[in-house]
Formats: sequence, C-alpha cells, structure tokens
Amino acid sequence: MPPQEHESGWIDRLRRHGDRITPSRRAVVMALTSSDRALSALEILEWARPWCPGLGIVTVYRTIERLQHLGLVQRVHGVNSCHSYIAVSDARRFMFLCERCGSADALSMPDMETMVGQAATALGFQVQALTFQVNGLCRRCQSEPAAPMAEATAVADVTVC
Amino acid sequence: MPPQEHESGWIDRLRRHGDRITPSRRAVVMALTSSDRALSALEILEWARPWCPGLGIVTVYRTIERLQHLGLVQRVHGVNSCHSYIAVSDARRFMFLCERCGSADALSMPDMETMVGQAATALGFQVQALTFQVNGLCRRCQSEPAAPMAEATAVADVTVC
DNA sequence: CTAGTTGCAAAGTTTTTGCAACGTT
DNA sequence: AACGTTGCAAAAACTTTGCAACTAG
Repeated sequence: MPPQEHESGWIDRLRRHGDRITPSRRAVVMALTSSDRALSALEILEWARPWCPGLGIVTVYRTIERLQHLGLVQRVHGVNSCHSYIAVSDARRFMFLCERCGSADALSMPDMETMVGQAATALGFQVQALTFQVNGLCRRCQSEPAAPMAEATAVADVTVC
Repeated sequence: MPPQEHESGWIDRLRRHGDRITPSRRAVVMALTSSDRALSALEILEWARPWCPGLGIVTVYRTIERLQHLGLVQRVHGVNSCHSYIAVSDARRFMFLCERCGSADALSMPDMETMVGQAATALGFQVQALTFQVNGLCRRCQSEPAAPMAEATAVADVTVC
C-alpha cells in the first residue's frame, strides 16, 4: 500500500551490499517498488523501459535474482504461469492474488505465522522460504465481464538511462 | 503416507469422467500415487517408464493436466524450479518441502483453513486455489553433508505397456 | 468401428550463458 | 584504473502444437 517509498531503501540496500547502482537497476527497482501487483520478467521490462530504453531482459533477470537474494522481492505463483515477482513486505506475507487483474491483496496474519513457526519447530524443519497464496478472483473482477489485466501503463517521459 | 492406495481410485475417477484408461495413463498415475514427494514432468517420465517403456514426455504433460483438472494432483513450487506435482490430499494441504531431498512433510491445520476462509469472505475473494508451502530443509537433510536427491528408483521389471 | 489417445517431430516460450564493450566507484 | 555490469546473440531448458497411427471401449 505504501507508494514507492521502498525505492531509495532498496537502492541503499544494494549499495551497502556492494552492488553497483546503475540506471538499469534503478529502473527495475522502480518498476517493482511502484507496482502493487506481481510482475513477470517481461512485464518488468515493459514497465522499466520508459526509464531506461536500452534495458534488456537479461538484466531484468539478473537484477531480480539479486533483489530476491536480498529478500526485497519474492516470487509469486499464478494458477497458470508461475514466475512473477512482487516486493516483499510483512504485511504482504499472505496474499490473495487475483487471476484476472493481478491485484495482490495483502493480509497480515500473525497467528498464522506463529502456527507455522511452531509446526516447523516440531518437525525440526529449517525454514528457507514461505509461500502462502490464495489464488482466485478479487471482489471487483467477479462481477466484471471482460478481462482487463493491468497493462504496462504508459508512464512518464522521464529517462534515467 | 498411505501407499499407492490412491491408484485404483484415480483410475476410477478418470473413467467416470469419460477419460480412457491407457497403459500410459496407468503408468503416470502409478508414479504420482506411489511417490511421497513432488515430481517434475521429467521425473514422472523416469518413474513411469519402467512400466510403460514407450511413454513420452508429451503424454506425461497431458495426463498431468487432466489429473490436475480432476483435483487429484496439485502443483508444488520449489525455491528454484517450480513445476513439480504431487497427489492432492487434505492432510497435505500444508506442506513442508525439503529443497534437498524433495520430501513433502504433510501437516493438516484446520484452524488455518478456517482463518483463510474467514479472510477470503471478508475480502469478498473467490478462492480458486490455495498454495501453502514452507520450503527449506527437513531434519534429516540438515545434518547430511552431500546432496542425495531421490533418484528415479530402479523399479520392478513389471511392464503394463 | 469411432472417437479419444499416443508419441514423434517441430515450433513456442522462458531462462541462462558467453563475451566484448561499458560505466560505477 | 579496476572490476562489476550490460546487452546482444546463442544456447539451453521447458512446454505446447500438429499430425498420422493406434487403441480402448
């Protein structure tokens, strides 16, 4: 829900981690921090291109990998097609993903976290990643007839690259 | 945890649904019902080949699709590489997936189901699929040094195909 | 016999790798 | 200046499609 406030934080995080801050990375970070829904690699490319026209898909993949490694971005799985990415946030640990419009409704469930922790301990399981998703249709999309699907909004004419 | 008791049930289910029971399908069903871990399409092929030497990957994909449609099989997402499949079972709705050996420890958490249901209702969200997974290392694999990874166990010399 | 099913080969997608040029620090 | 980073082209991995032959019912 917070807008793109993440952005500078992510950049700092990358820098502190020893990664260089390039226009390409800025653009990818911008795309991911300003989207409220999960984006595929291709979508990230489209979102980021306006800010960095030369950007290539390879760099998108490589940047996603780094951001994932830093715990800033997480994978999201659709019913068909896995492999979309969204900013990690505690509030968004549990997601209701709309298959139609792509929206990701957040929900924080502290009790659930506790239960998972207890279960893991009981099993002696070392947790690396947690995926909790409910896929389906959000309230709005249940009534709508056609299929919208947030398109790569034609964004500003600013260029960082 | 139950052995391959599913098998005949799945076959019946397919038949009732109007699908034909072929040796290829039997073999894929056998692989999925007798494995206690999630298998990729390729792994299913390997597991099933001993029972049906001519089996091709295309048929594996097509059979998976049908089984998914009937709600007998569900997708499972690894940290790297999504796209493995495992038998659906209520007990296994919540899974602890070992990234090392692939084991899927089941855990039924009725309370959690309730919470999800309530949350969905509150959001007006129409649930289509539910993914709850904890990826990490199971107790055994935490201590072991090398990487085993259940291999396509050389199985019986029986052939149905 | 008929319509669903199969496996091959080929086309499509998506992701990774090799590498010389480039840009951040 | 040094070394991480980039984007292209190509390779690799993974899925789907077209189609003639096959077979379960």
